[in-house]
Amino acid sequence: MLSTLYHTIEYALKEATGQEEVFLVEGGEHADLASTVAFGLAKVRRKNPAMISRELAETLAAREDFGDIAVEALGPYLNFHFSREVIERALQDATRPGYGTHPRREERVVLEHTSANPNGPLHVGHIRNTILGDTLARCFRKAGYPLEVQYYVNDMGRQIAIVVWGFCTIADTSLAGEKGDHHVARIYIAANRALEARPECVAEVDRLMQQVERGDQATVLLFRKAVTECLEGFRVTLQRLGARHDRFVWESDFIRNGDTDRVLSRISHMPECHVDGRLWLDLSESGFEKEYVLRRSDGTSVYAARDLAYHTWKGRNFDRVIDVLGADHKLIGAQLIATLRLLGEKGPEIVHFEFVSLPEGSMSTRAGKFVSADELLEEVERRAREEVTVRRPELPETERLAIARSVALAAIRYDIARISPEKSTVFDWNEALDFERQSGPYIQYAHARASSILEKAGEFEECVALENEHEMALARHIIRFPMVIESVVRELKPHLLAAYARELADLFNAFYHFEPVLKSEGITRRSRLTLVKATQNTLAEALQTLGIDALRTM
RNA sequence: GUCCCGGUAGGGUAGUGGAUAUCCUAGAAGCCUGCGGAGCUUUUGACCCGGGUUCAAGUCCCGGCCGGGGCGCCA
Repeated sequence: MLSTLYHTIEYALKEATGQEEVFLVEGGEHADLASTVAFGLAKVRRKNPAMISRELAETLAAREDFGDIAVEALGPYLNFHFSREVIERALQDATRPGYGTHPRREERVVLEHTSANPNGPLHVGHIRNTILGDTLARCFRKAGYPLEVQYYVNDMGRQIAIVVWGFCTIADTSLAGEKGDHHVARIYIAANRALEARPECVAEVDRLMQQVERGDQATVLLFRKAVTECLEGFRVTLQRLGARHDRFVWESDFIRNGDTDRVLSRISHMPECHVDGRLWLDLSESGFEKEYVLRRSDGTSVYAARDLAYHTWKGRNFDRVIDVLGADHKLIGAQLIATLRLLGEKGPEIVHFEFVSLPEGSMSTRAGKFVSADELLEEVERRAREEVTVRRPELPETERLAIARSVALAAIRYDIARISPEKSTVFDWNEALDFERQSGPYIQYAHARASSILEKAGEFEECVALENEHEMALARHIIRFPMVIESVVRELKPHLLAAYARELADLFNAFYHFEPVLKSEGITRRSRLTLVKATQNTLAEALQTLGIDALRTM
């Protein structure tokens, strides 16, 4: 509804100014939307921008499609205000379940996220990938796109070969109750130490890689067993994080089905291709200095080659291909896109996120230097249990545990989703365990408060009659929700939704503080209850899209 | 060395070239026998440095400085 108004204004401005692009900005406290076109026109027309703005305002106000839009020239700025009727109508939409869900679209989207190597548990760096990816996925679904979420399983890299070598050579004392991914990490760390001590064994690892690429049955089984064990652990962690993948795509499939050979064969005919034992591309024309090696001199393929096959497949089966990858993949991602372009295949849009490090330095699975996601979940849940027990001692234990789990997940997911991906961060236990600030639980709390009011109110007849600034500010924010979802999928920025939800909770808390609902009367009471219902529903939809439980009580 | 990201109050963080730079935290002062105080109000405090483009720069360009990452026949 708002986007209709947005487009109406945009179109009218283009017509009135003759400009190709006019851009609308958030009006802040001045207006619902605003435009600064007058500044630019001032130069071209050699006229005072305030005068231009005044003339434009007159022209626009006369338009028939501006029935619900008031135009005002304030100095050089053009301010647009939506009519009360529009806001009140939009607010009624907001009280209905599913608010913010866009109509079904045709464009098929594939989103790859997490895709961590199965050589140890997911750690606090990986889950930045998971949470960004899963939040984006939820936004795409909310925005009406048919979406498939994939996990790309690197099941044949050198790191997995090292794990397999470790399983074959190191005495393994399995620990009771140990998750598969943690078990694999122990072996991987030990194997790396052993290889450092005896570098001559590296040849054995190379041989494993050659055998698995040839499809040697016994070796393939060993790889699969190790990878599966690790993956089983991942599944548990991912589920606890509330993240779901529709499909696990195994890298080795692209060897077995011949796709890797096919793509390498196509590449071998390209002028940029060089074969001198190994096979590599000279991408200097596309701005890359480094050789892009795709096949080793022993004939085995490199990760990049299989990735080309994988992305060719994705590009042909989906309209929009999105990858969430760590900053360490920036170069290889750019090379991948450049190569796919040369091949005439569709390339992915890549969301790169910067690294999460520990106070003592960067994480390393090989060195065993990491904080696992399981550890984090465990600790945060423990803290949340304490907190819930203090606040709600009267609740039965099972209920307290369920609330604590939701609160813990809210804290973790929100803390990651709120930070824009290009910011590198340092993991801090004190921060992770602190819910006493505007955070996931803070937003859940606003929702619980709203739910509580509605429960006490019982049945009421909805109506909207906004009376004061607190109500208006809250209403204006509520009706922006569908456009926020739109922005997230357009710009691939999940933190916009995180910020939106927090602002909504802020505005609700201010409204809650100043405007009594249950103690008001008549039409004021009904209108405020309707506003509470719209808030509660919008918070619930926003939280759900962030992968956070909208608790009715906590 | 080179390429890519960051650099915004003491700490963290948001900011499409446009109106008084967002929010948390920390510090100070308040609110409450009101619908759930995981709350609210007031206040202290910031755009790394130097040039440039522009009517207008936190935002764009160039050069520094600091932090993170890449530059492997690893993934």
